[in-house]
Amino acid sequence: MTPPAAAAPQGARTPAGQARDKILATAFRLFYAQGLRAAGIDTIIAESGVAKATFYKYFPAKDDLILAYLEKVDGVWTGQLHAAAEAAGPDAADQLVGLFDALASACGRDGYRGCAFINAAAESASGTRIHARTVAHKEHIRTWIRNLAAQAGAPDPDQLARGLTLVLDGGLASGVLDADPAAATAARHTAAQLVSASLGRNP
Amino acid sequence: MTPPAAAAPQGARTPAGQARDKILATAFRLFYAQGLRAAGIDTIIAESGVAKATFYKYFPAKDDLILAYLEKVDGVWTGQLHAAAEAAGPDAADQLVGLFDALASACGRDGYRGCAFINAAAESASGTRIHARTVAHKEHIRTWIRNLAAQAGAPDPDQLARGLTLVLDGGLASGVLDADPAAATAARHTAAQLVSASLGRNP
DNA sequence: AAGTTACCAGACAGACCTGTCTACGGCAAC
DNA sequence: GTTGCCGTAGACAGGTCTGTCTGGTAACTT
Repeated sequence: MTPPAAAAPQGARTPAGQARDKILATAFRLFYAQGLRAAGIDTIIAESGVAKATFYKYFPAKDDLILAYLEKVDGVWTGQLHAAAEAAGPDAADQLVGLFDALASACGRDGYRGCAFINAAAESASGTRIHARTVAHKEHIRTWIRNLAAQAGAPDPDQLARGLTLVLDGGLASGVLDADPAAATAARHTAAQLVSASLGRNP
Repeated sequence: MTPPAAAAPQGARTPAGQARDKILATAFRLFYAQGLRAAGIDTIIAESGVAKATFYKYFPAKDDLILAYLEKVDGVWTGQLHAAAEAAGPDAADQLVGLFDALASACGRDGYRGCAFINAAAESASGTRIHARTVAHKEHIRTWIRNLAAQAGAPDPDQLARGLTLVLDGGLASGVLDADPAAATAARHTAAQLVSASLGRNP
């Protein structure tokens, strides 16, 4: 019955070093969709089409995989945020509002389930590496927004940045409940109000 | 060594019907501190000082306990929100800002770990009862805020309510990262800005 | 006094989860 | 060709989790 070769070779299949990428891609999908604890190692291994030993070679413990996942999410989300800001034009004030388009885009994507970092923090005890990585991520974002606010000439860039990150996090947090596009629209609108109020230009 | 009586009687100890309260109180503490999945039934039972059969009599499944926990959280948090709003005086506009004092209080409490509902939603798949309960909670809050906004004479109460809930959720979501009092202060300040801008009174 | 109710104590089953270990197949460099 | 390296396949151990079941005790009710 089973053909001895051709259909399913036994030995090495993935071109070396590529197994890690497959694992990480699967983990990205499953961790985000189901949560950190709900997605089991066995499932990730099975869906990656990878051997268990290979998995543990690249990621000695589940936490290592989670950290790699968060690193990847950081890169993706930060990139989308920067792209949305730059798409709004050269003016820093416009960029502060335009970055909220990334929220709307994310909200519209299939399988959207809010902020991976907030979700991760909800599942991890404070003091763990996972928790610390999340805090670092949020600080990076806020620092970036504060710089933009300073460029825009806000009298209190820190205050404006705090307000905007609050709105952004609120939009992301509500995303875990329902991917309501109205929330993203409202977030952009609210951000515009805050920027205007802060810069003294009343619309 | 062990005294046969007095210190640790064998049979019924809790005055009937009170076991449920003890279980729920323990669950409240553990679920919030550790998360829904991290807190195991066995631990909750052990820390409640209750028999396993008693537990399963009141809560046939873990989900039932989680739902009861969320119900309790809803009552507590809604109460704190209302109290903070009313403490701000009779004016609806003042109440819209004053309710954010509940956030500051929560933030200052020991063991604060953000919004129990957002954390719960992060751990539960969409479509589950837990997820639905969370969505319902957030809708209740927003409806209440919208009514306040309407009372305050906002031209677009829905928009203002969305903006304020965004800020509130942002403050709560960031609470799972670090209980930074500055976030709560900033949330109140931002809320005041939004209310002022919405009501046309520019400060 | 007898029965019912509400509780405690803990063994047990079955599933799942993480991480280790053995055994084997192809590929490239030496 | 032989020697490592990188990969597959899957058994296995040890732990934890949820949920069930048996047996026994105190108090309240009738």
